[in-house]
Amino acid sequence: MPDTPPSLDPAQLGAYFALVEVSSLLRHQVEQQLRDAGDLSFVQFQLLARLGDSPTGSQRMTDLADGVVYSRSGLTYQAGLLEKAGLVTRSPSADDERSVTVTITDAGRERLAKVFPGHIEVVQQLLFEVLSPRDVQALAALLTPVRDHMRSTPPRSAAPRRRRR
Amino acid sequence: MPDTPPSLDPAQLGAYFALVEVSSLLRHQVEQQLRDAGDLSFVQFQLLARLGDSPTGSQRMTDLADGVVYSRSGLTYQAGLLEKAGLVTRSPSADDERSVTVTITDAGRERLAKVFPGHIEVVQQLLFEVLSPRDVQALAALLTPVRDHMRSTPPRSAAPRRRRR
DNA sequence: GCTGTGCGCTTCGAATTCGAAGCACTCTGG
DNA sequence: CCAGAGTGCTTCGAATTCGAAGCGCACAGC
Repeated sequence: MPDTPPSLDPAQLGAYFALVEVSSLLRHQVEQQLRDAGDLSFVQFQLLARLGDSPTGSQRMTDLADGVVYSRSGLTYQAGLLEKAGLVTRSPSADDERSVTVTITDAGRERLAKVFPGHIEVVQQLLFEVLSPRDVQALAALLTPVRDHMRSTPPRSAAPRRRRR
Repeated sequence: MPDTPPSLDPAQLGAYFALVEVSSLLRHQVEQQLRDAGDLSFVQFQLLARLGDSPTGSQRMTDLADGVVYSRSGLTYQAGLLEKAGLVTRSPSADDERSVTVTITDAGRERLAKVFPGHIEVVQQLLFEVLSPRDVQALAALLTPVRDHMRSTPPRSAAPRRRRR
């Protein structure tokens, strides 16, 4: 007899679709705002934000790529753009000669500061306008374990490298 | 005195970041599965799913674009691909000569049926593995109003057309 | 120390994406 | 009925995205 076809009940479907829709709509609006306010794409913003959050202001390429869920080649491209714009610096890592350390510059922090208020405002209006503080707590409490679960399974955004012949 | 700088408390920030991360990770995995199982991109899957859900199996281009939060030109491209693959049909609308009606074909429904179980499985494992039925209810209850709120503000995914000179 | 495997990043080519502009049709007001 | 404005879609060009392949360093094991 066949496996039970994996299936989602209506509530699950509803939650799933709502999640997809909400994140698409949110991302779309946020893209707009970042573009207008500071000529940044969402990925670029995420990269700067992560670097700005980091105690050292630096991260390895790979860790950035995994952090924002981006392909490595895509990250190379974006890092190049950010570097050309002077928002970021790339330098070979001290300990591992293969690896590249990306560091946010003062200009990068300024840009971040410039777009941040508007960014927050958009998120505030779209997402938190209709959520009470308790709702927010609940949402975070629901999504955080999910994120951890998703992060735990395949740590790398890239598939395990195919075995060489 | 200056406006209160719009700001998010830590709980809000946490919820926001978790949402972004969860949807990125989920989408990434789902893309993989759809590609492997049925050679569909996520957008294409969404389009077929929406058409399949529709009572008539048809939708206008614009409504599809808004539904999946996609640019109109992007939708034209994707509709072209789906049509070339025989999963979808495009025809001028009866009532409005400008508009194009997209209809899912039997092959489209088959493709949908082919990838769906695996799709569900991925979502199940990544998203619902760690959520109790009550959690799912709560998540849907939180996100649905948010979606409605986001949908209500700017109905169109495209910015209002710039005034013609 | 040497060799083979694996990792970190970049380069390359192909596919996708978007906004601006263009075309055709619809609708409103005079 | 006609002009003007708006809507629906496509075309066009430029920018982004990804995976596959390539390069060099790191780190076993012998």
